[in-house]
Amino acid sequence: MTDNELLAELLLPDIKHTPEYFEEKFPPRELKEGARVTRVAPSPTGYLHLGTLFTALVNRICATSSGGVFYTRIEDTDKKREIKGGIENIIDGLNRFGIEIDEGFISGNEEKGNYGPYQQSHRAEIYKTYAKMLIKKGLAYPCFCTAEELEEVRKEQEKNKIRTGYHGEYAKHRNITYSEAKELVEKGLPFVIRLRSGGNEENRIRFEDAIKGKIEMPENDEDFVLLKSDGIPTYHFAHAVDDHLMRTTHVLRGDEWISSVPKHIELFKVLGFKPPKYGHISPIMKLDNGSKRKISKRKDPEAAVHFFIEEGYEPCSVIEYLMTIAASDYEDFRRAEKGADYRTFKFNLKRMSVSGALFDENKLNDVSKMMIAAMDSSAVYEKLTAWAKEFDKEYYDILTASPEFTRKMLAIDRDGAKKPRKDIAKWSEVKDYYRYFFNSLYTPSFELPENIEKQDAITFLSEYKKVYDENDDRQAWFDKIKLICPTLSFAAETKDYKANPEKYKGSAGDLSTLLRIAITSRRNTPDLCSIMAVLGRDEDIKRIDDMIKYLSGEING
RNA sequence: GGCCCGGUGGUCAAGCGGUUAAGACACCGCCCUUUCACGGCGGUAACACGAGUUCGAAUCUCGUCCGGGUCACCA
Repeated sequence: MTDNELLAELLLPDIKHTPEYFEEKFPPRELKEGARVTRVAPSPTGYLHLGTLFTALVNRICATSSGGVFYTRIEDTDKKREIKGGIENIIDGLNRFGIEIDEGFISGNEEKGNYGPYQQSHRAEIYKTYAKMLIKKGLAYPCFCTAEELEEVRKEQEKNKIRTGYHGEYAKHRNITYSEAKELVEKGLPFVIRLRSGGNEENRIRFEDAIKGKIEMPENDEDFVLLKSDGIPTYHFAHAVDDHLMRTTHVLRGDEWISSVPKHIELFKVLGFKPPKYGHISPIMKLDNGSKRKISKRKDPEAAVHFFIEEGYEPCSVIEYLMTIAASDYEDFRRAEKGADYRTFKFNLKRMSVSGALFDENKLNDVSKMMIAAMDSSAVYEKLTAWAKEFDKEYYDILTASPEFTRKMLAIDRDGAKKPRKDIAKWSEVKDYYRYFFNSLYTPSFELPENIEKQDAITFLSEYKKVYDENDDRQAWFDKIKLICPTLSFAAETKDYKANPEKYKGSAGDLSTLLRIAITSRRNTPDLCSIMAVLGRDEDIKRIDDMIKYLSGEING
């Protein structure tokens, strides 16, 4: 045995397999030409982050539009940061947003597919097998430095303005001999396995990023860690081994990884793997004190995708919005194919933004209103009540106390409307928006339009009350308002008013506003005639009376 | 600080050497209208700056400035 072989046995004595074993166990996938294999590889350190959802979506659509495979892999190599239920949080989140998972973790405790396990903590043997191979070949070695030692070296380097890191002459153990290592191991000293880098900082490496285009960087020359002292791989090593063995074709990940590409390229080379195509996704940003920054878990509630659920955004709205950020030609697709499933969109990585987009709530709202406007009242009823059940129990009880009433309310300007209202962006705003439908939520607050005097208002309301008929259709309903106009010097026809504004106090529109205020305390609502029909005669009359009383009281009191 | 990447209206974003510099959101106005909406039409508003190259630059080159990312036994 050579010294390297002895070293490998010394360091990883329990590893019996060779890389060939795994190569055979996980053969190349049989997919049609051009099919892409992508993945999202979250670490279970918390809730599902907006950025993770975005990355998953991009990987998903990229696989879908090429007829490929999208899988999930759990990167739980940092047990310190791991949280209980972390896997569920993320996978359930993806499921909730309709991201279909072909392979890997499909729920918190279920995985499927032939390339598993899909959880790094369960792949220790695989990583060690490859690490052992590297050691045998002299491409990796043990390092016994303590955190303190490394810290000292780093300080020294900083002081001398030398590039920090474990490289060149600073790679203390790079030339360790078998006997030296044996002695330290036998003393029980913990060690990590480092790559013996063959790179040179003076050399440049070039690669074509599928999103960002040509990139050039100095070659890696750092003897970075492959296996941590607990035997668990670092991200870099796990990435190379896993993405090769799982036969990933495209690694689309956050662009914070771009600076590690030289490391990854070197790893694939020494391991004898064909590197995947890389695509680095720009982060979603947020405006903070006038400057852009990556949306952050700690500071921004909207970083957690759960925030959107709580707010009552439909998952499909969030996805739709994310798609507009993901592909600059997505909105063209949407205009051309109004009702089409976003999955049929022909996604092209080249159409992704190279710099990070600011999260735009206005745009999300707009997209969301469009999605909800496309639903019929029963869909809206289902989704609204499901949301309320989870996040606003009081409202849920109100909504479901009389489902028929609620459905009628939601059907206004929606069912059968050629152009449904685009007024609801998220479920949490419905309660206030439709407050006047429920007496338990509604407190009238009357405010007269500027151009209507109190006495006129009282006269109008009183007159209207006399002629109001709950069975009137829209035409008849409005005619009655118009009929009262002349007696108050209001124009029945908008055209007349516009032609001679000085002749009138206002138009039928203004009196309609007054009626609207009497009924709803708002100046804009869906079709008033329908609202009054849903509320019913008794309630309508009562509300009109209330306003009359209120106005009289003001005059007399 | 080193290394990467990027700067087109308030936001997203087309553009690839010759354009009146698209479009979407937001904002404003008008029109339509039987109220409120929807919709239609229109408007305000941009090539970070400075040098080059060129007949011609938002597009190519260099520099400056600004922004972002990254420099762990974290991912």
